[in-house]
Amino acid sequence: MQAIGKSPQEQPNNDSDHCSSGHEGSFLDDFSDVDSADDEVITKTVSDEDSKLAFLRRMGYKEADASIAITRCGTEATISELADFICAAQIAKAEDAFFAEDEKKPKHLDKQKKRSFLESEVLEKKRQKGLENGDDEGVRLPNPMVGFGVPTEPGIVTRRTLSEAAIGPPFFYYENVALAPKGVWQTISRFLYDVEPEFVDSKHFCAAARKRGYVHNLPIHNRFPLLPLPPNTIHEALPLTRKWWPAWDERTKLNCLQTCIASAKLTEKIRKALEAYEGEPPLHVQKFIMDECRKWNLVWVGRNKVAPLEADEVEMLLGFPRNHTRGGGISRTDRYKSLGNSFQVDTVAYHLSSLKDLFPGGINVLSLFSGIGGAEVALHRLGIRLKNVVSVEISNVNRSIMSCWWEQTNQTGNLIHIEDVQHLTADRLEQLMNMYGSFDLVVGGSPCNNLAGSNRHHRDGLEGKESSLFFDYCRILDVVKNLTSRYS
DNA sequence: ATAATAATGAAACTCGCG
DNA sequence: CGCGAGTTTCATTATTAT
Repeated sequence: MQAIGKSPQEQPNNDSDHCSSGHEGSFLDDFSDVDSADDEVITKTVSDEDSKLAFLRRMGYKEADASIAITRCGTEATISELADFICAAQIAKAEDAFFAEDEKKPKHLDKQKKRSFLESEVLEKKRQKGLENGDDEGVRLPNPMVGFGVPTEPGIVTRRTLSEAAIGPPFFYYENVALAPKGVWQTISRFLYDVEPEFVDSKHFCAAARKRGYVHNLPIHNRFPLLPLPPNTIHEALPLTRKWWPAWDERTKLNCLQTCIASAKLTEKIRKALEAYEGEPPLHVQKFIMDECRKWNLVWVGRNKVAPLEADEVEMLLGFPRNHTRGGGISRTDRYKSLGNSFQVDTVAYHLSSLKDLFPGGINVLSLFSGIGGAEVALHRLGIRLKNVVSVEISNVNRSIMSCWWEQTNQTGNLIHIEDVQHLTADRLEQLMNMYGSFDLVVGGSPCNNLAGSNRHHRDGLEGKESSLFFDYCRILDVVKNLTSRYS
């Protein structure tokens, strides 16, 4: 409860108004010497500034505090930097109050002191940001990316100490892309009780890569994989491609399965390029083709013929049952999209497997950003009974996919749909918990739209339009945690 | 209207070398 | 250690087809 406890909602209470009114002038005065004062930059970032302001407001900060932070840190500052600044300002405020009562300093000296304190805070942040390949505090990706262990290498780490605030109930499991912009995982970790993320590449579970970070408070000893083990190489997963696979294509694993597939134009271009030669093409042609094959996950389906994966194949590689996303009115395009946004079931199941012994009678699940139900499928395949599942998912085709699966697997529990996480208020949560009992697991991966490397247009980090829903995950988890501790 | 198609780089990582 | 080359990435938007 550290991170959240320190956070917005409860924080500004103590000393918010003398923060805003009293010293506003001095903050504004200081602005002149902050960084660049380019006219262009300022006009260009006005809307950006507005959105950040709105965002900080949504996080629960007072408008005045948020406004000061933006003015002081500059419009280039990230949300997390701004949040840090507000915290620092409040600490400084408290210290000021302390000193003011303790010793009787002249007022201007007080100001001076605070200014330098805040200055150093800002400089510290800038310094951390400036350090490219970070050092001490930076979250580093493990190499190989196997987290606390994978089935082939179990028990890399068997013990870890969680902060008091992180320990359940409920258990929680949060997921997002590992290769997010810098600073994102620090923020995610800080908001989730400072739990160290477990970074895992699903290529250690199946035939396709999927680099993801998982923040959870689950036990990490005695995990076990789903059986049967899924195909581990491209050849095992797609045996028909072997016949056409050229020796100079040395791939054994596919790259990350995404939401879009290659164009027909590209596969035709590759075919034409190959048909110009008998036998092996020259190296520069091989290079071109391999680059495209890796970029678009193309596989060999005939002589000189490559093709993108079929949706069925993506489904299988991600560990979903056959036809899980097929039919029911979903378009082919949307099917790729839903699959591309989903969990790799075997990976997630391995992490969740430690729950099986703990809940022999089944569990209640709060599933946020459920998508096509990767978490539910994983739990089901682990043989963990789903008693009550409250599933929050904005897309109606995804909700319908989940409903169909629920029916087809003859679930004995209840499935409750909610459309929007933003409508899942504390009152509604209390109501649900009174009706169905407390939640044993809060699971979900919030939108990666604004974090993912493939996004050319709006890769603007956690404060992005969709990715900021991460903070709703935090909010909801916090409410569930508080309600749970109250009733047990 | 809805669905399919195609065009659109950059940030941040890894690795090897001097 | 720093540097540069090489590699990977849960996508958005505009346009065309159905």
